[in-house]
Amino acid sequence: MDKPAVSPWMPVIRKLERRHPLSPVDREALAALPMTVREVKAATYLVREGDQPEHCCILLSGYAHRHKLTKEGSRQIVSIHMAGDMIDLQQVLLSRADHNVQTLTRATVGTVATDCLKNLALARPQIAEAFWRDTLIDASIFREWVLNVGRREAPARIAHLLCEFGTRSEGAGLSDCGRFELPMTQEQLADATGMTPVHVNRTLQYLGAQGLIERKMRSINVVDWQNLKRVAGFQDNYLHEETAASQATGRAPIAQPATG
Amino acid sequence: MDKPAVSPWMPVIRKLERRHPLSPVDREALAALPMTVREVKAATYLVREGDQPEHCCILLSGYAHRHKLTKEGSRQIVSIHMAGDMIDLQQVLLSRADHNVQTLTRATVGTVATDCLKNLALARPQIAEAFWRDTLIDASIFREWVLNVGRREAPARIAHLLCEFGTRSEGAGLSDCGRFELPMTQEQLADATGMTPVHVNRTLQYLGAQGLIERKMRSINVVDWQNLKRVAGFQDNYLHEETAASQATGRAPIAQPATG
DNA sequence: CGATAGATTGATACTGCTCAATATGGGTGG
DNA sequence: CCACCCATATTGAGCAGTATCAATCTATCG
Repeated sequence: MDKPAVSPWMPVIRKLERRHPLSPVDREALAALPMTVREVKAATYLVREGDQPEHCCILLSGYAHRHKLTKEGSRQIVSIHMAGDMIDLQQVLLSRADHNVQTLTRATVGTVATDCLKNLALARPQIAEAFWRDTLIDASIFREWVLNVGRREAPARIAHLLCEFGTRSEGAGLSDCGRFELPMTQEQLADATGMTPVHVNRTLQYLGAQGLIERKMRSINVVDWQNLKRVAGFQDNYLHEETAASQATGRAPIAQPATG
Repeated sequence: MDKPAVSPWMPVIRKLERRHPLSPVDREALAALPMTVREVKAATYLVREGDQPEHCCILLSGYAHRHKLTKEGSRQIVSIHMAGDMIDLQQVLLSRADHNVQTLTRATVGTVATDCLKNLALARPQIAEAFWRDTLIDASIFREWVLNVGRREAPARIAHLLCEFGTRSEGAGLSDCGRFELPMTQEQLADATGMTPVHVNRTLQYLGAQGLIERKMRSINVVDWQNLKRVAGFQDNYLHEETAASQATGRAPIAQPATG
């Protein structure tokens, strides 16, 4: 029983519990799963399209992005991940990866056998529920991205990305009083917003000129959250951060026996 | 025990089982859930953003689309649904809807209390797994839509939408030997592809001129699947229709006891 | 102090948008 | 059965937002 003082599972458990509390038993069952931890460089592939991995990656520190490629080779980043994200939960039930995941920064990555996760989910309904909820929220974020890329103009797209990243960093306890560093090059921003790098550059300058953000080197600082959100048309409901909180405050999504 | 000869749950069960077989017990447990069935007109809202519904809609016949709106009022359709789709599975765990669902055609809609579904999932791991898998595949489709809208040009976007719809219709047993009617106006196509209706019109004409599709009235006929797929850059892996089949043929996503 | 990835700038081209008019077709009431 | 109506589809002309291409500049690192 060589259990380390601080389980590497902590960021994951914290994230799952932000949405819905786990029982101590479930928490321990999760933390007891064997996990291999390793450090990887920036730009390391964690998943490749077509893979049939028997292990599931978990991001313990650092950042990563998930992307797909067209046949012509254009890249579209479809999500950004940070500490605590179970990048690969879908490998538990879908055998073949339909996308790539690559680190944005140096990162600490945990690896768990998909079997272990699946068996745990089968054995513990609350864990299964937590995993399912996690997937549902990911799906909600993808929907918002479809909207972002499909129906917003360049400044709003970039602004929205910044708002989402900022909000999620905050939620994950990774931001320093609203201040955060976006670990993405302009080319990556372009791939995340369906733009070109050149246009990203000009759009960032525009947002700067509007007094919404400040940039020095490769770090972006949000100066005026209020107006950045306005420009982005950002509403955080789709992140579903409220779920746990609303239950705690009795905001009553409590179901009634309303069936016939 | 007044069980109807053909349960309204059939299309749902068929869809879930396309991905992974259910045990007879699970099948019956699902079919035993109380469901209210009703007919609705085209353009009926089944879910509205901000709703906290205690019931979950299931599409038993007809078509529907899921969409989001920007603050300025632009619409982005993020998915299309057909018979057998559990439109609202996310309401089981996420209290507040972050999008709208509206019928495209007249439709038959089943309604089930979210509680019933949740309790069933808690009680029956295989059902929970089936629901989770359904959500994972939906998420995969959303990712593909981000790519479609973000990184493909107009003809490819439309072509891709047609390919996806055709493939899914086929899978759901709704298409008549490759022939199908797409129940969408050009305006709706525009909202699904991040384009304008005018440009959709021109793009459809272009695809027609290329000999890929034929149109009469409001129905589209794919003439040349091969080349339509090529233009679309369509690869069906993201639909994960293979999962059940690959397991049946022993394509071995069978996990080994590879943990330490 | 080069080497190199990334950022920035300018000039130009083009895809797709806007606006506005016209056509079509299917349904409806008289 | 016809005239009308409405939503939808189609067309044209001009414009706008982004893309493309090609330099140049700037950090950062060995």
